[in-house]
Amino acid sequence: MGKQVTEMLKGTLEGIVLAILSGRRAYGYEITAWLRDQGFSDIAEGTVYALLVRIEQRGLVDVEKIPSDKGPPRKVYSLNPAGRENLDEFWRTWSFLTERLEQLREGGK
Amino acid sequence: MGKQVTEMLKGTLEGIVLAILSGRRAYGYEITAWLRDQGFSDIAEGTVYALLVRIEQRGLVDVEKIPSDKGPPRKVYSLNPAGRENLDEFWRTWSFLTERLEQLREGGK
DNA sequence: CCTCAGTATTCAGTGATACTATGTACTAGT
DNA sequence: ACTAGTACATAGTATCACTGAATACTGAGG
Repeated sequence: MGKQVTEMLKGTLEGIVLAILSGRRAYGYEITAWLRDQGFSDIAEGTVYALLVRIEQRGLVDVEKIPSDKGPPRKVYSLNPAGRENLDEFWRTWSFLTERLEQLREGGK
Repeated sequence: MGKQVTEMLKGTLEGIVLAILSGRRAYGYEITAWLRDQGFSDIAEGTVYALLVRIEQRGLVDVEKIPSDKGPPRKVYSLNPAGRENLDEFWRTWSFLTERLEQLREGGK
């Protein structure tokens, strides 16, 4: 990807991960793979793990350690009520931004 | 606003300013005022000026110093071809992000 | 004349976030 | 034993927006 995406992801990636977790529980490796699949071609694994640690410490997710038949145990994350509220707030902020930018895009033509 | 917007603005604010400048030339104070008008309630002045210095150094804008009848001279910025190309690239990146997020929003309901 | 409000720019220091690069650990297949 | 794939963790770096303050110019009111 480019440096531009990198900067634009700041603040957004957290929302993306929360949104993923709102649909189903998931673990880090899985989330990283999914993101790559979606075209976020070079999101570093470290980035996702660091982010997961952050949102866990802020109490937005519940964690369960589940043994895997392939490699070390997985840390499975699921969104809790606090996380759900945070996600709602994220969507509100996102909507605000998109509206402003859509206006700008129209006007700039 | 909140900390959430602050982080989400990273990488986006630059595009916003470029988009503004694609419509008309403008100077820092004016841009800040416009942003506040649009609901970016507490964007710090320092932020905009720092951003303008950055995009000037990267050669995306042309600058002209114009005396003001009210206060010190204004630095009026206008988008040059390199800036216009950068703006196009910004819109492409932005579209990519919005598409992914729109999908997630649908799926998460 | 002097101070204050409004206009306009600049800069040093801080905090949050994503990236790079590397290391650890577990399992299965050769 | 070695390798590849799975899975997690972390130290160090860069970028970007914010805070807070300083500087500079003009016109109005006391």
